[in-house]
Amino acid sequence: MVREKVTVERLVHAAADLADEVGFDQLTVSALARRLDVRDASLYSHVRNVQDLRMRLAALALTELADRVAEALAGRAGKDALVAFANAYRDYARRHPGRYAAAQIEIDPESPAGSAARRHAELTRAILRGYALTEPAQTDAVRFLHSTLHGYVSLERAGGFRHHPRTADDSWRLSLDALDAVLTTWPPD
Amino acid sequence: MVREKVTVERLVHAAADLADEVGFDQLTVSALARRLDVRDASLYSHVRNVQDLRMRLAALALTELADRVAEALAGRAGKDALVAFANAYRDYARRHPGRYAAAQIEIDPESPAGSAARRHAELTRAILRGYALTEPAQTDAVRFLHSTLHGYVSLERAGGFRHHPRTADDSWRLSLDALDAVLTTWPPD
DNA sequence: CCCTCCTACCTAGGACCTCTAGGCTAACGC
DNA sequence: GCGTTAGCCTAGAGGTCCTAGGTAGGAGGG
Repeated sequence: MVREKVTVERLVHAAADLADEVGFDQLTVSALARRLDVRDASLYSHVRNVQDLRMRLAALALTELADRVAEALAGRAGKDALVAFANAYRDYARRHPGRYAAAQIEIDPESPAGSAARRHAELTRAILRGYALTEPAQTDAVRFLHSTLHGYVSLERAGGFRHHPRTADDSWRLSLDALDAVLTTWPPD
Repeated sequence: MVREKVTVERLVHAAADLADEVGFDQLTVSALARRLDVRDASLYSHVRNVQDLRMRLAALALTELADRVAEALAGRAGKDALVAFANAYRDYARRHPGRYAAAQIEIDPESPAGSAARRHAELTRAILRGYALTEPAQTDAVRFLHSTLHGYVSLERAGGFRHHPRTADDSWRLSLDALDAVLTTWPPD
């Protein structure tokens, strides 16, 4: 009976699932080793250390997120594209909280995770093609958009919208309307 | 020569300073004990466990943040109040990254930290008095505002705006203009 | 077919962290 | 003086990160 061998790919996917279950900051080498049924020391021949593991997880998450966003954006433009992008983004964050948290860590642009991050950033910029913006207004608008989306899903995840009758879904729809309106008239007076 | 005795207040303030220096998630009981020149076990007569320490730090941070915001808001209204509020918020997050991170953890509404959180939430709502909103539009607007501010300072802190010539300060000013514009015409069509 | 190398795993162990149990001492109220 | 309390201590169990050094089994070359 041969146990399935550990490869870096299997290891990082297992880490991603574990992070989604217990939280990104609860992701430990020991817990991952337990799940893979090996000793913790054995994992250090696949990853250099915990930081390396987290970085690889970040690369995985950024790649997956960019894939979903690209799919959501296909064939759409204008507000339609904005809403599809935002929903894909929020959906990923809700379904995969551990992966989403991993995607937020500081990234070395030179690393593989850096190129996944750049791809994601370019997709975000693609949305703004429907709003006809030139630099530096485009950069400002991307930052505003990214801030609002990231802030919303972070606060929602942290439970900030729970102690109130108004549902998070309803406020989300209004927020997307607001984003469309503000991008349409960008730059603001 | 008697060493200054540890009280819960001194302990939590030292924890806050330590968290600002090394990061909220690097805040450990051991490191705090070293800084206070006592054994780590001694601190467990002041706080129940690490979670308790973090919660007390969150309460401190929320109280401080609410104080600064209240001061910034005094005597201002409309866009003036919005800008003062946002700048106080961002300034606190930049000066006190550890405390700011502490303020984001999930809070039990029944705890002391919960009342500090409520006070902060009420101050945020106070800004919207200048924009004449009624429920549920007011809740949607508060969530939108909070999302954008929190998202911006989080991404800025994580280094997301560093690899680009456009400064984070310039985009920030534009973002505040955009927030004012969107709140002025809330609810968005 | 045998030898060598490499890969994926192992044990052992040091350093650090969390937290409990149990005990000492000094100050304070009666 | 005496008990209580507050604040500190040591000892130690158990978890985590990581290094050092070693073993089994498969791949490839002679």
